[in-house]
Amino acid sequence: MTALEFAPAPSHDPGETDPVHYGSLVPEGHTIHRLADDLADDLAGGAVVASSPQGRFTNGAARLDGQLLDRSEAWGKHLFLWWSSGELLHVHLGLIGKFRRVPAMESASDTVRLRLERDDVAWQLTGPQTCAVVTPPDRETVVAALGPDPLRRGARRREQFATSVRGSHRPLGAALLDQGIIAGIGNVYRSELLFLLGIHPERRASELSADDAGRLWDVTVDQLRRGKRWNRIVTVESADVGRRITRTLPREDAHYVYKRGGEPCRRCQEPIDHIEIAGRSMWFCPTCQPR
DNA sequence: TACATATGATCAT
DNA sequence: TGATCCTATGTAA
Repeated sequence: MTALEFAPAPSHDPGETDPVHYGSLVPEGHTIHRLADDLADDLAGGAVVASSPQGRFTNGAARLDGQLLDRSEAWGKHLFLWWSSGELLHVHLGLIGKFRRVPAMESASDTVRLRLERDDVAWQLTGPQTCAVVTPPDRETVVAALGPDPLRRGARRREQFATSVRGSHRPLGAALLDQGIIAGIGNVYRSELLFLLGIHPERRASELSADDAGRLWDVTVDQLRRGKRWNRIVTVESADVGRRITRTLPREDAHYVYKRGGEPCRRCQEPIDHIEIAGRSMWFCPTCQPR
């Protein structure tokens, strides 16, 4: 078993396990929320040994070394770890960052920016876009720039999202990637969500009815919760893939449209179409998502 | 060995 | 819009 395949913490993994996916995913919001829970489970309650095998975070690691982890929090794609010193660790994984759980026995490669160890478990951070020791006001600044996070509690988030997205004149495909409108959506979910809603990605966000915006929020909450629970993105329903959905569903069967250009729509058999929006690829069904 | 690619975001032009 | 940062993987040469 390699580091990549180290099994997830059982408390958040009630069903079947698919260890291969654990820690191997490029993150959207669901990954970060899952990570926040798993880190707290493993690291809270005792002194944490922090180091920077790569050497690019030596000073930061020294400030965390020996501290207790008070709590762990996700805000969109941002991760904040609160330490007993009152300082915070701010992590953003970006495109290629990974935070992997490995047995403490396992030594770190020289690409590991930060290693957090307690008892027999270590968490190793590689390739992050952001890894910094910050203060609560710094966190406030980051959070203030974010729209509502579908995985966080709070009154009026649904309405806040509806108002905010309907105030945008950009294509919906672009608005969904805007972390200031909704925090945590990435390139997979933006295609999948619009398929689930039957909305063409080029439709202007401002043309969305209040009801549709509310529905979009509800579906997003539902999907991200599922993503967090399974620690992977699976948007399809059993009826549309002709088999029971389990944690071990092959990746190519897990989505309706993402990266399925030219393949038949799982609902109407028409070929899935491809388009570039906000500089990145999107996929959609021209029949199920009329313009 | 080399290159392309990736579920992100920022900064320069 | 394009260049850039960071890492790991799969495919091509």
